[in-house]
Amino acid sequence: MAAESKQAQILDVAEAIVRARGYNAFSYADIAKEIGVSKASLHHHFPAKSDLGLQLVKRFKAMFAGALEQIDEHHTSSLIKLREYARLYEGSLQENKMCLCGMLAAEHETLSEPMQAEINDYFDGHEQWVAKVLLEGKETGELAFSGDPARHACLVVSNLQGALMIAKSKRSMDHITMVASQLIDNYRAV
Amino acid sequence: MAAESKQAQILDVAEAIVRARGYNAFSYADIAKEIGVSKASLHHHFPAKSDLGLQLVKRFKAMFAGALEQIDEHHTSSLIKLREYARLYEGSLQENKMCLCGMLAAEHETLSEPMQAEINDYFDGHEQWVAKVLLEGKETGELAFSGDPARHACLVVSNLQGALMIAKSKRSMDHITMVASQLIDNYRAV
DNA sequence: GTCTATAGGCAGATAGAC
DNA sequence: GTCTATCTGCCTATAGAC
Repeated sequence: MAAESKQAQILDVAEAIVRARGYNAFSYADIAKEIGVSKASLHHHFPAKSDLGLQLVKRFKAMFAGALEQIDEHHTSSLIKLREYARLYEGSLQENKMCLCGMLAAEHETLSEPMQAEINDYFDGHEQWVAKVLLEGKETGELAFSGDPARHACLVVSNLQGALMIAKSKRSMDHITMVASQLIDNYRAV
Repeated sequence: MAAESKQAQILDVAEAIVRARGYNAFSYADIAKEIGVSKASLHHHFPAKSDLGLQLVKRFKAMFAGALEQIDEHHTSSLIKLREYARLYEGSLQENKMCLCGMLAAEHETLSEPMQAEINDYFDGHEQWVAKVLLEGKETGELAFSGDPARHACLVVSNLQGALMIAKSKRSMDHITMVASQLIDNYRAV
């Protein structure tokens, strides 16, 4: 396994804390303690907390974009693509973590302008990807729904984010699994 | 108009801040400044921040329970009940505010155990109410869906909470309106 | 119930040695 | 790149006078 850069290591720890507790409930001291380094050292890599936060979102966006590409490469069925998409959220809850951007969306007003912009862009990207999958599925007859795919895409993304948030509160895998399967069932052509 | 008690006044201001910025991004100083009173005075009414937080959730739950009762009293149509329910979320966004418990759900891990319990109870109550409406609607033939009403109720609540969160980030009334109307359309019998 | 004053701690951030 | 030491400011909370 390749040695991980210090920057990546810091981002890993920070991401885990933010996804569990939120941006406003973590400090450099938390990261320093976790990876055994001084707070000052962290400031060398990320001068301000907002710098760290911005890199956190950018990395998460890139990671998720990669995951969506993987889905596109490995599957042709629109129904399975949707299921794989939902599975990403279920995987998140298995670690008892929110989606990074879902968590940050709640705290949106308290974040720097660049972070706010990246978060909004993240959701736009998701909605576009889901809209594309829905449209494909409708054209092949695999999926069935009435109305604009873009509208339904917003619904799908909102639904999974909300379900993840509530499921995490309840610490209930059942909740997210149930909502995700019911949601996708609604789009399956009979 | 009846004079409002100091306690209620404090809760009003606190609720507004939490719904906008989150529990971990507000302080007694914020409230003190807003209503022109000292921090120490606030501690007289609510000794600890967690006391204030708990009262905040309890009051919000009661308020929402009242709103659901109002819907039950004034409407018989299940479809309209669902629409009125969704309208509560749209009203929230008009003030650019999250649902209090939606916001706190994101920060769930950082909260006191009593607050956590109240929040989970809040969501259970919503899901039960929506499940009841869905079941009624199915029996009268006004609503149509396949599967367990309780499952769909979880989906509806998750969907609206997630949509509210994302719409608030985007500052887009369109987003919540679109998702809410599409969601309810999915349950309307043709 | 309200205030001033203050405790004690932690936050984000910087200086400067190694 | 890492450290220790430190700054400044805000946090929650309390003591005690009025």
